[in-house]
Parts: sequence; C-alpha cells; structure tokens
Amino acid sequence: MAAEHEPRWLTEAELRTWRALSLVLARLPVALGSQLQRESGLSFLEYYALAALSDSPDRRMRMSQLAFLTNAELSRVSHLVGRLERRHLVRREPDPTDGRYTLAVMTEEGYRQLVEAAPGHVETVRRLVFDPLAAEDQQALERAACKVVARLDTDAAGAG
Amino acid sequence: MAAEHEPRWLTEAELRTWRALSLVLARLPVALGSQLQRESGLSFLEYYALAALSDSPDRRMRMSQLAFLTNAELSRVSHLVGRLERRHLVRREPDPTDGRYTLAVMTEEGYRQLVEAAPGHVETVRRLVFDPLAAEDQQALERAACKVVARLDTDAAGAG
DNA sequence: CAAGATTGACGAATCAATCTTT
DNA sequence: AAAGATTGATTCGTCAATCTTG
Repeated sequence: MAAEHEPRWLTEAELRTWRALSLVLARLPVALGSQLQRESGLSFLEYYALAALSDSPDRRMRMSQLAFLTNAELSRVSHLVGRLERRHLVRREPDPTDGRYTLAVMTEEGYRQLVEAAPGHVETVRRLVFDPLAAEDQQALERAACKVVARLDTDAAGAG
Repeated sequence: MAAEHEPRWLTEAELRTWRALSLVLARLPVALGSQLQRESGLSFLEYYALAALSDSPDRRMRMSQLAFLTNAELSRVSHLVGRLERRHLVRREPDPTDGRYTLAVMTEEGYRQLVEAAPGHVETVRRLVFDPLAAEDQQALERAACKVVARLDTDAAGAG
C-alpha cells in the first residue's frame, strides 16, 4: 500500500486550504462541546444521541442503529448509554421481538433535558457556522463536505 | 446569556449543510489518525507537533509556542511531549535565556520518523480531501473555513 | 505575584476479548 | 456459527492545583 515513489506534496494553495480546514476540525467541535457542557451538562455526542432517540418512534432505538446514526462505534455507544442510564436520561430494554437487540429508550427526564439544551446549541451552531457564511458559501461548503464524505465512504469500504 | 425568546431553528438547507459538515468533523480526523497510527505509530497531534518542530530553527520551540501552533492546550502538549520524550522523539531543555520557558527539542530519531510518516499522511490528505474536490470547491471550502475560524476567534475573545 | 509549565485525578474513546441470543 | 452488545484494559484529553523562574 505504501507508495515508494516521490509523493505528490501539497501546493501552496492546497496547504492554505488544509490549514484552514484543520483549524475548523480542531476547534469547532471543541467550541460546540464546551457550550453544551457549560449550559446543559451534555457532551456533543450525548446531545446527538438524545436527539436521534427523540426523532425515533416511541423515542427508542436499537443500540446498533443509534451507533450508525451518531457515527460512533457500537462500543462507544454502549459506554455512552451506560453513562446516560446512570443519569436516568435513557434506559435499556431487550428488544421483545429479538433478544439479540438492545433498545435504548429515552426517559421523560432525558427528553426534558434535550428540549432544554436544544435552543442554546442551535444558536451556537448558527452563530459559529451560518452567521459568518454567505448563502453561496454555505452551498459550496455543503457540496465540498458531501464530496469528502463520499470519499470517506468508498475509502472505508475499500480498506475493509 | 441564554436567549429566552424562541430560537431561530435551522432551515432545511442549513440542516443539510450542518449534517454534511458534522460527518466531516466526525470522520475525517478519525480517518487521518488511523492511517498515521497504522502506518507510522503516530497520532494526528503527535505528527503535527513533530512537523511544527521540524519547521522551526534548530528544530526546537517553546512549549507554549508549540501549543499555539498545534491548537492545543498547554497542559495537553506537556503530556504529549512527555510521551514523545519517553519514545526518544523529543527531549526537553530549559531555555538558557529565560528559565521560565521549556524548549521542546526534536531528536534525530524524531526527525527520521516524521520524514518516514510524511508521504503516507500527505497522500491520505490528498486522497480524502483534494482528489474529490474540483478547484472551485477547494477555493470555496477555504473561504468558508476561514470565515468560521474568524468567528471562532472573535467568539473566544468575547467569552474570555 | 505573574507567566510558563508540570502534575495528578478524573472522564471519555478505543481495542480486543467475551457474552448472549438466534 | 454469526450478529448484536457488553466489558475491561489502556490511552488520551481536560481541569484544577501546584511548582518554578524572573
């Protein structure tokens, strides 16, 4: 797999783009996580796990589907749900139709905390991402992000 | 600080953009880190710390400057350099001109490992980011990223 | 005492190994 | 045996407290 020939180094323009993107990758998740933690006591992933559950029928979902929707590994979600369970925001039930599955079920308290956290989080996303972007910036960003995600998908499939 | 009025929820288009961006934020750093770890035994941050040192005169730098250049907290860099020191990729020296500063100094072995890691990393950045982007996508991405970073800067300054 | 840096405790993510149900 | 899920060990990042130098 390792290329033995001289690699194609980045051009000046590519390096500029990469530096700017790296800054976003490093700092945007931290900024969003800080706001959530500070104002709602939730981590970024906890918020999106609760959000996924709240959008699901009966506010419940299989662990594996929750992992898929939050782009996290199943093991990570299992630890996460364990912590949320200790805080009574989620509880676990075996799937009655097939005992191999575990259902994560959002509690009333979990729903309440999500509803309380949502406005502040959305405001922060808007302030940090959408407010500084003109409409055409936003469109272009979406196109670029989708292309990168598509490549990540094919790459992951190829690596096995 | 918390807005009591109804928040401005995201529009359909904004939600699409945000989902695409979230995927990139979640998966691109993981993909880059995996490649580095697998092929070179370095984490993403370790790589960029070594890269920063290699670009500095005498391949040495104050801890605080290294933290600034890698967008990491000083405490994180201190732990990181401690680990790199145990692996003999970096060593620490007090700054002879002012004993309050500590200089992180790249070793020959550290430089060797960086040089060995660089081609694979650059290839991966190219494959995952630049290959799927047309020239105008790349330009637009850079513009958008810079605007978000600028907002992150002003936001951080405002929060204190 | 102020700035730079380190330390230790704690919380969270990853990986491999294991367990359970079908 | 295979798929879903859990567990435990390890590692890394964060936070608060501390140390050191000027």
